[in-house]
Amino acid sequence: MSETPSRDFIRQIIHDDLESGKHSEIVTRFPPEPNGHLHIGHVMSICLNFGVAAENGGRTYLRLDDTNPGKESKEYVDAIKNDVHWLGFDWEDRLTHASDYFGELYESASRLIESGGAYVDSLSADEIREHRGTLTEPGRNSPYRDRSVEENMDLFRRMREGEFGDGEHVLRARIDMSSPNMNLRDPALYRIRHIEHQNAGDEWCIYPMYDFAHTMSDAYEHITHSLCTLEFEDHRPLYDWFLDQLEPPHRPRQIEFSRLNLAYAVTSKRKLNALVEEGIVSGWDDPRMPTIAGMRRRGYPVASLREFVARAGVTKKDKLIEMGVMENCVRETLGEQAERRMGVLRPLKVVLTNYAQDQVEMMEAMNHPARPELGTREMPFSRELYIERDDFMEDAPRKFFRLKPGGEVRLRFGYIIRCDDIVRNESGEVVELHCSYDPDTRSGTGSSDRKVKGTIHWVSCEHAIDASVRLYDRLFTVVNPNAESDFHSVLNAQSLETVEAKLEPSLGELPVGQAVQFERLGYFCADEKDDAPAARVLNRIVTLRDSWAKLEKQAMQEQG
RNA sequence: UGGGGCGUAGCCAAGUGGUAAGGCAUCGGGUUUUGAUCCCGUGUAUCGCAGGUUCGAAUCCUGCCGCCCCAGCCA
Repeated sequence: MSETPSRDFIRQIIHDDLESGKHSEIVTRFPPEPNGHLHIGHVMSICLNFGVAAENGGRTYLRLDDTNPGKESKEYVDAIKNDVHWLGFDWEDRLTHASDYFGELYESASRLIESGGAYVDSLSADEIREHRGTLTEPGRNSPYRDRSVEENMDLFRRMREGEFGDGEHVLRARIDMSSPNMNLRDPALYRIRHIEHQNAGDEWCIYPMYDFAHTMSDAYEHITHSLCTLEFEDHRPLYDWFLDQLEPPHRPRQIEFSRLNLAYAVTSKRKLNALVEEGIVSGWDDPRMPTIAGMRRRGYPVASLREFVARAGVTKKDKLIEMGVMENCVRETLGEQAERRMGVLRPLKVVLTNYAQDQVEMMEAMNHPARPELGTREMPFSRELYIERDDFMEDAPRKFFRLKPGGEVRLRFGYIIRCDDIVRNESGEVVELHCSYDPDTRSGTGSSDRKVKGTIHWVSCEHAIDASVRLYDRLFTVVNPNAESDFHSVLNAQSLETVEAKLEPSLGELPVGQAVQFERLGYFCADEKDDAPAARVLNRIVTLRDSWAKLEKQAMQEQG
């Protein structure tokens, strides 16, 4: 009866550590650098770090890894806090910065110097690179590698005092220039940067490097499990080296897992930034962006994002997850939550020739077919309506059970109508349909149980409200744009289409932040930036599954 | 051609010597006033390949192949 849920390897390690008594409390951290916006890959890390701690009654720090001033800024810090919060995670009083520990870090570095574990190098950056060797050749020791402890201490102190210019000296760990692991070839620990820091101000002109700052910050915060992505795997020997040398009272353990890649999307900071800078998208929060801000603005519910990363799993295998998995997660949560409405994206006018000129009937429509407690609303029905252009086809195949010449279709929550005439413009395009309705088929009256195969959505012309609706598609045309040398060649030119839609009147009050389903079309929400009461702007979050579109596509392919 | 990591169905993923879970997708079928939802059913997976150990291997051993990461005073 007690089926043991299969745990991912990290949760298994944590479970074992708790059971063996190695740890009595789990402490994790999510450590983004505030130099860019968070994206879907970070969602994975956030859910893992906060999730694993919460599941075990532990704690999680939100730590801004701000050791490289000049690249980092307060705006990013604020955006990151906002994003993590939106995802539903609470760091309580555990918002920290690597820069909060600059003092401790300086002390730790000094101790390292005293014990001979670090030295001040005065080679230039280029010279250091030359000395580093290559993947297959060992590096060479710097001529400054054997300075005395006293000299190193003096130099390091003076570096801090601001006596030297940027790049004049650097503090390096003294490990092994011939190590096959490049990270162990005397990595830099501190560099001189006469630049203001977004959090520490102008207190410092030397700043610690990632490996040192990150390891020690983990130790200072008593992090038990330091979870990071695979590319840091060969940094772990260095991580452990710092801990061995400095022997902090709490010893964290670094564990690596694979990043989550989303098909048809890029997540590298450089590429995301280029999309914004080059104006290919409207900003970091463009609804096509895989950033948290973008997905939020697009209308993806938090629950769907969490479900998505849960489905992706935690392993060490590189993964490229299909866009469909994300979309299905969104459909699942919205399908249950979102109220139903009607909207016509590409309107085609229909005149009901046998319907009284100024008659208006109020049709009762369910807000959710599976949740009657969500109630109903009324939709005005009149002689002139809009239907979806796609719901009419002149030369329809037999499988097309929507409106066709002489054919019948049910108007959802309305009447059954028959298409009698087609009105065309000078160039022959269909601009209007003349139809007749069957008065005995009013929805819900039960006066006629006549059935027709198709049901389509509609909106009353006179009562409809106008809206610009943005239809989004993937930003790239290839499944893994990350692998492309130049992503510009694989951009999807059709990733955004804006249509002027006609919506049922109740949509005039749709609040920003609330998603609705347009029946038969998909899920939509008001755009948090561009929507205005007088000029509604909606985003299509995701389409509904569309088996007709699939059939059409197959038919097209069969025809060649 | 140095080091580290990874290879189970289209995409994820369990499995840790006893004869391949599950999810998503796919493909059938049923219900349906959303071609949605829902419900049923559906997979010859050479467990990267080749050897070996064993009564028995996805699991252990050896060799090979493929993919990813590392030569920032970035993180």
